[in-house]
Amino acid sequence: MRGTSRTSLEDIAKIIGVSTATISRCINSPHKVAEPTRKRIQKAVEDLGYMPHFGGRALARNRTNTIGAIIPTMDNAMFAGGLQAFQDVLSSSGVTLLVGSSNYDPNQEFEQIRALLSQGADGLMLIGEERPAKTRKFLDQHSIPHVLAWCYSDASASAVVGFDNRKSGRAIAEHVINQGHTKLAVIAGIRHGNDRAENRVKGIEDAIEANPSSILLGIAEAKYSFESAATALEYLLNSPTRPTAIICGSDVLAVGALLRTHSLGIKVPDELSITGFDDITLAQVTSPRLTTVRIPQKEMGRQAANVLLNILAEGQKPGQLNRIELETTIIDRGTLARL
Amino acid sequence: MRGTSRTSLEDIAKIIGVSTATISRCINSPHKVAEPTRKRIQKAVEDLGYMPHFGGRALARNRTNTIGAIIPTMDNAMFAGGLQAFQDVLSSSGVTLLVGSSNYDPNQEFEQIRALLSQGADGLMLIGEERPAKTRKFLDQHSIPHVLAWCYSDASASAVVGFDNRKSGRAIAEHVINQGHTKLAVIAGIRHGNDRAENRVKGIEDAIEANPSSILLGIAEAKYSFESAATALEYLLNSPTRPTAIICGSDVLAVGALLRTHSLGIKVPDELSITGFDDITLAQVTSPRLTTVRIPQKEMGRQAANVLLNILAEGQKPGQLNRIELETTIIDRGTLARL
DNA sequence: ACTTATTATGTAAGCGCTTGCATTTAACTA
DNA sequence: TAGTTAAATGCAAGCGCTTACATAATAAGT
Repeated sequence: MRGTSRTSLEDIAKIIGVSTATISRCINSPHKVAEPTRKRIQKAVEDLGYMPHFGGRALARNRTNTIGAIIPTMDNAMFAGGLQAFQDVLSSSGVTLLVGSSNYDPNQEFEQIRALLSQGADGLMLIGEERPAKTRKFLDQHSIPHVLAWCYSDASASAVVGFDNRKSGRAIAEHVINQGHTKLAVIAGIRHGNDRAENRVKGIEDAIEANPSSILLGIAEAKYSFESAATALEYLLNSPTRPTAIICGSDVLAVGALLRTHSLGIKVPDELSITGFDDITLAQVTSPRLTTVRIPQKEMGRQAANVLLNILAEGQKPGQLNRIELETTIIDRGTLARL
Repeated sequence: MRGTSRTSLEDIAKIIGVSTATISRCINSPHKVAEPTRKRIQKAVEDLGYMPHFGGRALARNRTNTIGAIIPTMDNAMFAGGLQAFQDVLSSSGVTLLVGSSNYDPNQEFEQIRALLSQGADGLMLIGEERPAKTRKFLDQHSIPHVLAWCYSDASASAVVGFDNRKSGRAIAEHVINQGHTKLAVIAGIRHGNDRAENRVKGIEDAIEANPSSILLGIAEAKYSFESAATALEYLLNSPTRPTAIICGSDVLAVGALLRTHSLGIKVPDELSITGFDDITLAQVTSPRLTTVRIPQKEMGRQAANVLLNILAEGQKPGQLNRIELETTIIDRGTLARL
């Protein structure tokens, strides 16, 4: 029950005595309207604080200039930077961004997709590759323009802008091994339904396989919370042979583990090395500061936006621009010891 | 240029041989439709992956079941938690949330407000009280249902769910003073156009005025970045008499300052005390962990959602439920010394 | 069997906007 | 001055949906 009903084109039309068509044109392509009329219309629009009705417009144009993004969570900084960059590019193209979050739950993601599309999103940005057949079918059936971010694979049928989680997982593990560590353990995010978490671990395993001197003592899965990572750490520490380095699937996990080492009186990195993944703000703040893998958040956001805008503008040509791989870099700070 | 044009009610209607009205009813109030018809319709809807067109619906109903929130930034965790809670409540009422961010810029906020409303938002959640007359007039003129969060004042004409920044500023300052500090300094956020930052400082000043033994050696404003806070710290440290405690307007600022003390070789809290504000994740992670003011983020988000839903449901009664004050609490950790 | 509720469906008007086409008006040309 | 062209505006259809109202089908009451 909205108070005053909104002012419509028709209202303005009556007031200044022109047709709604003219006003519409004045708003959308001012040059098609004669100077004096334009002035009058613009004044009226300004005075009345007129806003075009989105629904009406969407109906008439059959597009909304809106695109949607669904991220797993807003709760930590993981996606914020990328999203911000995404948004910036979009809004400088006059496109509005709708954001939904899925709580890492494929069903919620599906619902959000429906919701956003139903809201009129012309296209979508999604995180990661893996999703249920149902979801994929849906995207396909409606041929929804979309781009995947935070992941990269040559296989993907969709446009994708991101980095290869497996490769990066391998890189950090090799880096650890190169520092002389042989007894490794992993704290991973929940892998089920999360290809990023999954692939990072695979990469780590790749590295270990390739370096026979090194051995993987254990993998513990943890939710993205300090507490849960801390528990995982203790679990790993209790294995018969103690690892010298713990590779974590995200900074949140690494920090959770690190915090627990403090209370356990374990010296990092002297007695135990810990690495993170993502390079969020948190990583710069701990003592010692966290050695981690930096992912090109901003860049991903920006490029993803461009790719999507492109697709929207030109239609779904299976062009080559729709697949962009970015690189991650290892940031050496203080939690990885050279043995 | 969307590939396949979307399926419409009419399409389904043709396929199963009923009128669009029936289908519409079947979707919106299933009980009004006879069992067998309903089944058939539901199947078709499912099979075709039909989604109602938002625009059409908005037009016909004159409401969208969508509400908008505009926060200053997505970039740090400041608002994420509250927003998440806000979203949770909304979606359990079948309302979609649209999020915009303003970069702490009143003009961008205004544009976002227009954008969200134009998108059909039935109501808004905004952060803080202070905004240009233009914006206030706009909200008023269109009688936009809205709720303000992250602030509280009895004076506000709008619905408001939050805490009194001034009171909280005073509380933390008094706490510092009670620990025996007399030489204080402040690192504040940019106060211009930001009543939260402004009021926190005012509160601190209140406390100092009320305790004549204490003295305010300086106030430095800083953007919400580590770097900028670090610079502010050095500036304050260079004053002729050195403060024993620095009260910061936010955790980001406090952490930025704290980090600089590390590189400066200043021992916190032995040589210098630092307090934060907000109690974001960051605060638990530094060494020593940050003494700060916890704000009831989740609670604010939840209540703000309820208030807004209420207003939307019942119209703008100037009832008393529209003004909720929550309390902040001081979290004592390791950066405040007892002198 | 015949009226009277009740329930299920269809009809059609409109929500506010855009846009192809028709019309008017103004500006030139010859 | 009549004839042609270009520019500015109006007309009206239609985008997909909801909903009051009308109608048809069914069940209930006498």
